[in-house]
Amino acid sequence: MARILITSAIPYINGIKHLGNLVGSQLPADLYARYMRLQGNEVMFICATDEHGTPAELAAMNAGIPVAEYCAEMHQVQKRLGEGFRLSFDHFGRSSSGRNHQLTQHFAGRLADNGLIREVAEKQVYSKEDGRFLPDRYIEGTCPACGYERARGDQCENCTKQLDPTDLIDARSAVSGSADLELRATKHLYLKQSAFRERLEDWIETKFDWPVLTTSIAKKWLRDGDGLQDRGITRDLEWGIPVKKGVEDWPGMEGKVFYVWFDAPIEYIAATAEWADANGMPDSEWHRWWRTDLGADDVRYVQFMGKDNVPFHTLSFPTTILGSGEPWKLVDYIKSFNFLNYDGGQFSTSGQRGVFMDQALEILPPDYWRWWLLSHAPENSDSEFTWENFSDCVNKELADVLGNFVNRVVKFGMSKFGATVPGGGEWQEAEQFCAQTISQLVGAYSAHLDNIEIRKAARTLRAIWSTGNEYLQAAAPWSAIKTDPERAETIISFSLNLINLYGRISSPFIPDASAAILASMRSPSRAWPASAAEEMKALEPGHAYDPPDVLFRKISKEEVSIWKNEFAGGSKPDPD
RNA sequence: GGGCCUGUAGCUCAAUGGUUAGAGCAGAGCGCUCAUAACGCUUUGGUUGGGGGUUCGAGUCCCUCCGGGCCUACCA
Repeated sequence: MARILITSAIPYINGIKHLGNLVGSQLPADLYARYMRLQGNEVMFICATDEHGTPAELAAMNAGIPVAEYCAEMHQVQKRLGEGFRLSFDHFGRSSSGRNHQLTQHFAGRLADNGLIREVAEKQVYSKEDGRFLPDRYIEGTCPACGYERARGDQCENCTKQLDPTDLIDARSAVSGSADLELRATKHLYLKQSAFRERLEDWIETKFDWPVLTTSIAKKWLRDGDGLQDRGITRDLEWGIPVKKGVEDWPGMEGKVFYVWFDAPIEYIAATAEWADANGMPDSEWHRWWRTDLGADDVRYVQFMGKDNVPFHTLSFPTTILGSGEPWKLVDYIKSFNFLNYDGGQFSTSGQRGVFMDQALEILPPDYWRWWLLSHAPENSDSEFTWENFSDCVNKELADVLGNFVNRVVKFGMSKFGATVPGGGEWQEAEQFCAQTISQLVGAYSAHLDNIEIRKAARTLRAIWSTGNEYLQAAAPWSAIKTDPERAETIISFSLNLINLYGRISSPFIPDASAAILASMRSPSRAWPASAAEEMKALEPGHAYDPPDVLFRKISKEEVSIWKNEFAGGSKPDPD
């Protein structure tokens, strides 16, 4: 038994996430957590909401409520949606928690003590009407290169030219539209990532088994131009973690908060502490996951995230961890994902284009989405959601291959032998062959899951389901029952055990259907099968079961056409 | 501009430099009748984006061109 620490990139508090966000971190992390638990490992699966930063403040302002209140509400919404998708977090924390305040300030203090923080005086755009400093992309104006009138302060979307906010003609606040802007002096703390360039590079170089996506992004940042740059870790905002050196004030930094990307990864640790607090446990319980001097030396730590988060997890956060000089657990494996597109374009939050987590659950149960999203996880390149592909996969793979197999076996068994597993005789060639095939496939499935090769695992699981139909067709109990009832008993007994096995191994992908199968089979165990062949005899003759309802309904062509239209969204471009 | 990823059957995707490039879906044919008209078997379908090169051998490595995507450090 191993100990596995799993974190999913923490979703930003600003609004409900779309299916692309879901499949980029939380869902695959859940798949892995569920599998590792089934294997009998001790798992700590952590996620949280990422609550700080300018967009949160603006969203609260638009909603007309205080930002703390806004975040508390949205946290509850995201938590409920996570539960709706059966994300099995051990704790779903908040980056605004007291624990994270404490830890973030602690890390900053340690980094300062170790000479890894420097102060930088700079000038930034301040909007008098908004009463706030504006990040570059929140300043709009006319592009000096192409004349596009809605260019942003960091880049012109029209001609892709990199810009500085001062380059813009007729610059104005993207928040209020006010042109009353000025360059105002301010001071910020920078994390000296550059001091860790070599050490990080040596570390990344040893990770030959990480996805190319992860290492290539990290190397690009390490080697591009003058190499890894120092990064500002404070902001002039109201909402956030006040800048402190441990528990001490930080002279000159009054009124400032830490940058969201400094405190967000620390929340992985803080959320584990929140978990201990919520369960009335002492600190030693979360220390044993995070402190290698306090029991975490045998922990394997795996992170899941979209590609946009890779630099922070391969460079900034490791600098924070290593720079602290304390024995915190460093990540062992980073699984990163490309993006999911929607029907020929991008998902768009502002344009409401695509399917969002709340909408998805309103129209279909979570297993349907989990199955499609995971079996199409954008592991090697961006992938694309289309309603046709989605409904084809659900109808064929879930309803026909798996659902119908369960249904045909149970209906036949019920009508001939009642709601108990029949006896029958010895296995014949068909059973031997099927058991052997299943055994091989389960081995391959397990190996894919160990390696976090999600699409391959899904494909293999599908083959395992399909093997049941092949077996049943060859064994043909509906013929045997007429001449050799005992033979029919053997076949149904074997098939019911196959169903039971499916319930056991499918749960990482489709937890609800798996639970329904296991409940109806009154399955004696939920653990991962030690031997697939032995497993085929787990339900003994005379074992009673309850016929399950139809596991998956089909999606009609009419629904596809309705939904396709409903979720097409407007034409508004997405600033995200 | 720079970097990385990507382009394989109508669609979604596989193929440590090594037989004749494979699966699933869709299409076609046959079979079966237990089942959500479900299942099984067989089968059609390819100049691996174009061109050049290295090699005994290239989907795979190199160069170049074309298309798609992401990142490019003050969104997160």
